[in-house]
Amino acid sequence: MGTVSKALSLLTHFNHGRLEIGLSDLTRLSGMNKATVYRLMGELQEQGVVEQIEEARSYRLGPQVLRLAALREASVPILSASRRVLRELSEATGETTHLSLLQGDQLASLSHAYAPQHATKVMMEDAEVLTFHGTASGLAVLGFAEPAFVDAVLARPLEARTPQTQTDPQVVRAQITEVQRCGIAQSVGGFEAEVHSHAVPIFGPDRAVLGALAVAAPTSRMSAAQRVAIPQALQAAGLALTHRIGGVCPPHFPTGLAA
Amino acid sequence: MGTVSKALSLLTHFNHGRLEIGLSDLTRLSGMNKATVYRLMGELQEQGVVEQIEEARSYRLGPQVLRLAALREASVPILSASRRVLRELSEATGETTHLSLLQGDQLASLSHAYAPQHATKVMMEDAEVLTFHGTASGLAVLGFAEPAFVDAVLARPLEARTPQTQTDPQVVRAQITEVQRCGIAQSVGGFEAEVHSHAVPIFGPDRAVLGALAVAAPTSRMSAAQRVAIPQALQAAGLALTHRIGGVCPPHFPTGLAA
DNA sequence: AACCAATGGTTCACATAATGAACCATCAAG
DNA sequence: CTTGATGGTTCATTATGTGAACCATTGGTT
Repeated sequence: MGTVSKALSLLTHFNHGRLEIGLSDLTRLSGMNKATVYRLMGELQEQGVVEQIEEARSYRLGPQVLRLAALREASVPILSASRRVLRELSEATGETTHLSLLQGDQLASLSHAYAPQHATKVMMEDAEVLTFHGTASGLAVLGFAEPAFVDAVLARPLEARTPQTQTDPQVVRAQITEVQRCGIAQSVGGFEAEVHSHAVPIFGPDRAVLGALAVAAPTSRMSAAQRVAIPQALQAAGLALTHRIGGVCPPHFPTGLAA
Repeated sequence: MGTVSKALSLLTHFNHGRLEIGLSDLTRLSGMNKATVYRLMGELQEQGVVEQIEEARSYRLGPQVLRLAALREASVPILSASRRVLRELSEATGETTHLSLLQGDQLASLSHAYAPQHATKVMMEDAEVLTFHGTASGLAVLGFAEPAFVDAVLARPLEARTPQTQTDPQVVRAQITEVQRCGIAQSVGGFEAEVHSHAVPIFGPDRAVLGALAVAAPTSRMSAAQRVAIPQALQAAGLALTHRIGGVCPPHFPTGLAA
């Protein structure tokens, strides 16, 4: 692995539960040598990608990433395009909606909207990394990703986030086949207990899957009516978002008209 | 310079006018060897920091930066804190407002708001890199930055963006002194012709300057009334934003009450 | 068709730059 | 006044990055 990859892989250890990481922790998390981590973080800091907090001496992400993200949005305005779609979908379904995007071999939830209707709702945080096998979004992506990618994901050990999480690769493959048939994925309690999620894939201009659009509802609110209404609204919203970003569905993608 | 710094410095060549860069262009822009640029970009691509466009083979920023930016906002929610302040300041002044943040030795405009009142307004793009000597925001930052930083900035050649741009370091130093006295900076046509800008610095918890809050108006609309109203509203908004992000003004900062 | 000047991509001898075990300084707790 | 954390530093070893020169492809010119 090149030095640049090593340095950037250090950034993968930052997440919502670990916004600040000290040198020793980062050394342990990465498995690298302490001196190496120290120098790499020093270089990342010079470039403003991370910054060191005065008192604690721990590191957090730096201001430079904001500029890069703004330019990414200028290139591919998928987040801004998603906001309206998410808001309308939340209003239509009365539930929390979110958009997740593929980032290499990770799937991260990057934008969300809450419905005003209910006091209880599924809460979301942006930049949360989702599992492929335990979330509707992950399954929706796997259903339309390269077979080699699916194999790579299922070759890794499948973590059980809840007692309901499916960790048998065979079962997950069966779910993927079902997703390919319907064009929509479901997960009941696979990531968070008591959450029933639906998700549809989003495609880019090259017909490759970019991520997924999802509706997450408390299981208690999944009435028979919602079981019909949510997939319908979601499939329409997914097609709309794919369209708005100049994306094209693959030829065999079921648009839900036959569902 | 370390390899990591070299790789990350390639990213500085992306901006609003150059969202996609080919290998040869990037080689020229960076002054590095073509093979080096090729390998570095390959590594950045592996990590999702950049991605290569199929047809053109040129590079653009990748999806990974969105995740990093979301986490940065979770650590230091300066952009989300700024949005309300910007909107209210735009409404109060009737002009375009924007926030710029220091990113190492660069100042980038990262968030803005337009006023609904007028058909003509100063247009802004996020992630635009501002000059220190030719913008009110830049001068506001220099006025409260480390003296060594000011020296470094003024040691570089000062580019003239417009015929009105001040490029004499002596004159700029005089302007900085004035900024330190008043707590507010001005620039008339120093970056874009026909634009009169005011700016105030924003401070972090360690009393260091983080960036600047600015109001940009067409020179034609800078009436005597506005010349009083804009600085007043801007200084109040600047203090409010510094406060909202947990920042503290340095002890000698003029709050405008004596202006 | 032959030519030229671009482009992106690849090779390999060479030298620079990264590595990691061991080190020091500091701190807080026992 | 140990013990075990932490962040930070050193330096001999070697792995890694480098760049001149190369190839392949494309698109425009004569």
